[in-house]
Amino acid sequence: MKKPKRDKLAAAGWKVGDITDFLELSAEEAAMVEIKISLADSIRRRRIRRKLSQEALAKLLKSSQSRVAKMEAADPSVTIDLLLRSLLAMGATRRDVARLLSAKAA
Amino acid sequence: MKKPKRDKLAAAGWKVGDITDFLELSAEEAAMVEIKISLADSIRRRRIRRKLSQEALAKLLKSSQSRVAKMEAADPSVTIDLLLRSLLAMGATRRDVARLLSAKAA
DNA sequence: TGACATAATGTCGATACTGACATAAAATCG
DNA sequence: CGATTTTATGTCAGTATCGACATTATGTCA
Repeated sequence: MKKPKRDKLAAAGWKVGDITDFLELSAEEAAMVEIKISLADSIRRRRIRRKLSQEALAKLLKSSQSRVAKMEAADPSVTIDLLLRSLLAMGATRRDVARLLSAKAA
Repeated sequence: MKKPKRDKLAAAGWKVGDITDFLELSAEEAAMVEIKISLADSIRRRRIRRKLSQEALAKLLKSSQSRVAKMEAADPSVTIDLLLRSLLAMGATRRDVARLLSAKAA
């Protein structure tokens, strides 16, 4: 939003900062979710390729079946840190992750 | 570690599982730290390029100067989630992040 | 040099994420 | 179909991370 327009809206009583922030937050959060989904899908694909059950993978990761399920579902309670750490533990490299991110959709 | 050697060590009373796990965890954690540092550096570079103080950036991110300092220092108390979210909020794209990851060092 | 801006470090209460457990829902296979 | 395995969902106590604040260290400039 350009400054002149913003000033006008502000003068009209809009809480411009809040609105702008809201929109930016959405875009940024959307990107975060997209990234999460990409990582989550990659985990599932790698698990399937290795013919592991969620239970077996959980053991490998020293986690639990339910958390693996949530990882693969990109559940809000799962961080990107955990997804990344899991992928790396499954043998993915930095470069593999980079490829995931440059690829648009899953 | 190859299986025969592992069996020997196990027979000698080593807690092989623990050692192996420790080593694997190290490699994976090292990769995590590397990634963190790359993201942290990128944040600092972008901030400097925009001629922002940590304080100013903190305001933009709705965070605090001290946390920005910790982000740029890749402090253990900072998650990759936070670094990523911050980068995206500063206008970085998925692809930008991918490039950071495929590049070896900072 | 000293005054002032910027950055680093330590701490803390509030909140978010974790593995684990229980259980329900789906899938797989005779 | 039922039996068994696998996956999904809800919950929770323990821990990690968050923004904020206070303080210290490091510039920077006249």
